[in-house]
Amino acid sequence: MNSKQSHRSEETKKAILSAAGKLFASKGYDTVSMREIAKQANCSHTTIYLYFKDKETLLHQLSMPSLTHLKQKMQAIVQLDAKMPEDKLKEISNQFIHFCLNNKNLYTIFINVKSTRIDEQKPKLEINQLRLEIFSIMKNVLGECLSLPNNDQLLAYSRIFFYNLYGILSTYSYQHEPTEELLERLIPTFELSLEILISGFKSNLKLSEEKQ
Amino acid sequence: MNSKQSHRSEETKKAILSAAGKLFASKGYDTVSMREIAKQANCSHTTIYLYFKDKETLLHQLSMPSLTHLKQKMQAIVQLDAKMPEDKLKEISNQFIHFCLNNKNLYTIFINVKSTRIDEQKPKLEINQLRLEIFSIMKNVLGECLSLPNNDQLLAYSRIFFYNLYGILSTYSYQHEPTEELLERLIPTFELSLEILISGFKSNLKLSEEKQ
Amino acid sequence: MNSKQSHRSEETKKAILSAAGKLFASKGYDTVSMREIAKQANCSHTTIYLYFKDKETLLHQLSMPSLTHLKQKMQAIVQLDAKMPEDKLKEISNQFIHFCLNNKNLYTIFINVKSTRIDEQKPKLEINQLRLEIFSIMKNVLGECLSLPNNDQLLAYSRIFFYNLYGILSTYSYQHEPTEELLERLIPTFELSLEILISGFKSNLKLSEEKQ
Amino acid sequence: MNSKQSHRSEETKKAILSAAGKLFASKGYDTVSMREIAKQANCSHTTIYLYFKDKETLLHQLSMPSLTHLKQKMQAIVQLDAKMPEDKLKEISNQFIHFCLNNKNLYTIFINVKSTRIDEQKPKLEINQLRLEIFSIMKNVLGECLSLPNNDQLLAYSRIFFYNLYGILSTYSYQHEPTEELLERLIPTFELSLEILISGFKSNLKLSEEKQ
DNA sequence: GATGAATGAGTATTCATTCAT
DNA sequence: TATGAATGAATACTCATTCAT
Repeated sequence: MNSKQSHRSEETKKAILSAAGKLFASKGYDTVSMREIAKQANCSHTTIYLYFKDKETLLHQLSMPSLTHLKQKMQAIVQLDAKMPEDKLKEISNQFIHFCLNNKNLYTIFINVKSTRIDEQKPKLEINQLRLEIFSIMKNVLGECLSLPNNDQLLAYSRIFFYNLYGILSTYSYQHEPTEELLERLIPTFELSLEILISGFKSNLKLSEEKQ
Repeated sequence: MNSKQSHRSEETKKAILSAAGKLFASKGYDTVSMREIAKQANCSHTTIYLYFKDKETLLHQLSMPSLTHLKQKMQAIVQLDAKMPEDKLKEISNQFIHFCLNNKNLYTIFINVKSTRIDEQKPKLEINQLRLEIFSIMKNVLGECLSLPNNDQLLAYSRIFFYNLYGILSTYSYQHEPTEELLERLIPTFELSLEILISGFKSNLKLSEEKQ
Repeated sequence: MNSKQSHRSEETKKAILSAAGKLFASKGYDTVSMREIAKQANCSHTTIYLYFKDKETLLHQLSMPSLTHLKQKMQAIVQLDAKMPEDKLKEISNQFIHFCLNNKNLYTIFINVKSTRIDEQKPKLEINQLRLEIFSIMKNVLGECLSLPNNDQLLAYSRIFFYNLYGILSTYSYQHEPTEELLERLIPTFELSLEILISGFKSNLKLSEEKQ
Repeated sequence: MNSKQSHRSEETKKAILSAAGKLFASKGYDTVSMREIAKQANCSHTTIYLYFKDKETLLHQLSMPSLTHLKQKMQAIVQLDAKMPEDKLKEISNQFIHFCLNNKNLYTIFINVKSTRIDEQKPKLEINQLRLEIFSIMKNVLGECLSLPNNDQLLAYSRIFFYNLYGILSTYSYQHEPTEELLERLIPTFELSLEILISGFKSNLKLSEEKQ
């Protein structure tokens, strides 16, 4: 008796999340309207408010699980002792790129720290927390690669590392090409960029050691 | 007489472009309304439609001259024989970053190739042309730096070079911090990233030469 | 068994009434939503419709008992033989003011005879009945004060007496000040107004007697 | 050429004001929607925003002229030297009642001091100013009637005087009876109430003088 | 060449209410 | 008896655009 209803409810919620996910991803958070989402989810736009307090809340409920998932994947890779640091770095970066291209909407959230209003910023904080953690994971692996402790230099290097990733993403995430094809096309350049950065870091490191 | 009228008309058009330019730059394309532009340009909002079919068209017509200006500046730098290639690269990159942060709206156009509807894609093509030229300038200077001819390897390197720039831009262009402050904060990391990339390119180059 | 069920049902109904009463009183009829009432009453919002056709009906069913209570209180005061008529009048007026400020919503109902749609005006009639009874009680006490029989002159006087009360209420019932504070501030003026009215009535009475 | 357009514009503005006036008066500010007003005014709801920044602004632009008019009428009456103070008081009170019953919407504004948000309270302040001036006019005339200087006692008396007026208004302003009929019915009671209040004030004044 | 008037489509959100269970 | 799911209508307000002049 109850189960039928609650099943339906869950279906609706999923439909909404999936619709919102697709739309946000393809058109961007701001451009998508609640009515549009509702139409795509085959329900009334008021129904959305039954499940999500807000457009923003909807976006965040949409983001958190997949970001968490990404983080876990990354951590798993990091913990594989058999792997070389550079391979780990390559792989987690790959995961990151994959993820972002598959979740174009989230990627924007992920990068935009912007406009954090003071009041009721709880959900934003959670996301921010995740961002920092993911950033931290990559920074640590980069540290391993370069045998660098967690200092300012490592911080500067990982920022540059991230710029590279973001640059790739922001260049390609608006393309309408199917993600998998896109990735295939991207990967060689992307791997090359990793190698170049790492050797760049290494020479810069040597240089700065010599100076001291 | 005709000339007087057409002169006035030119003036109005310029006023609109200038107003739109300022507003788009400071507040972003989406946030600015046609009425706002009209007010700033000291004309009626309907007048805008006399000169520009669309808000979008206005944006595109607006982008062209300023991108052209940027291109010219870059070319001028390139032609200074006195300068070392690496310094040229640093300076034109600096120009580019400056320009993009000062024209946040254009930056998005510049990067987004997106959503090309079939009809009336002419202006988009023009912009694309400029993009390619600017990209080409940087590629050439990078070629000079690395003593590389215009081959696939240089292409790959310059893509990576661009990713770095885009990454910086996409990370910071949504921040509401005043541009000048932002730049001051950014420049050290930015210059560091250039050095790292260049030495990265160089080692990678050596490596690939050794392989052959 | 039936009794157990109907008992529970009674309880729910009471809970709803009590919740609605509190909320209407503190926030006003329009501002309170059915869901809010349901939450406060610990039931689903649909349950409310089991007992009350309408939000409006709920309000009316809610008004009756508390108005009845007010009436009973007033009657009790009237029947205290020890008290002087003027003191009785003062006290019942006080009760009335208290009640109305504490039930801002009911106060509006109480005063508004308005918009009587033809269908289903029964509850409104009941309220009207009560209004008249309360009005009648005050009129009678006023009659005692002035030693006037129940004639047209007394009717006119009591209308004026009521205007004074309504005037106070309509002036202050929209203020957001906490009721008790408000009352404290109001009472001196209110008591003064009673004295003035009564002596006004008395002189007017003398005057009209002289004329005859 | 211009005149035809500007004529049309003025017509539209008038239509909106008139529609809003009627609707606010009959149903109350909160209950009336912008779309409703637009329909009544035979224009699109967006057109309203061409002429009035806000629903609130619309209300205020609607109120100011008629309140100002009321004030002027009152002042004119006050300045008639031939009239006895009591007659002046009677007449300006009459004007006030007339006005309020004819502008049921404004009357509510006039009485409700409520919810003055800090930001952009300019229009409210103007109204408040007028309220105080009108109140002040009546207070002064009352002072003349009672030969009282402008002291606390006069203040208390005029408050009571106002309660009486408000009481009448709040009792009858929701009735759907046509205003003129209503007034005819009301006037005798209203005049009686004035007489009673004045003689009440006088005896109370004597009483308080004796005490000293 | 230029503009004021006007509008339809759109925004997020809230609410009282109904329906199926 | 009771309830979760669902919805249509409504809210104030904004915007790019068009039409008549």
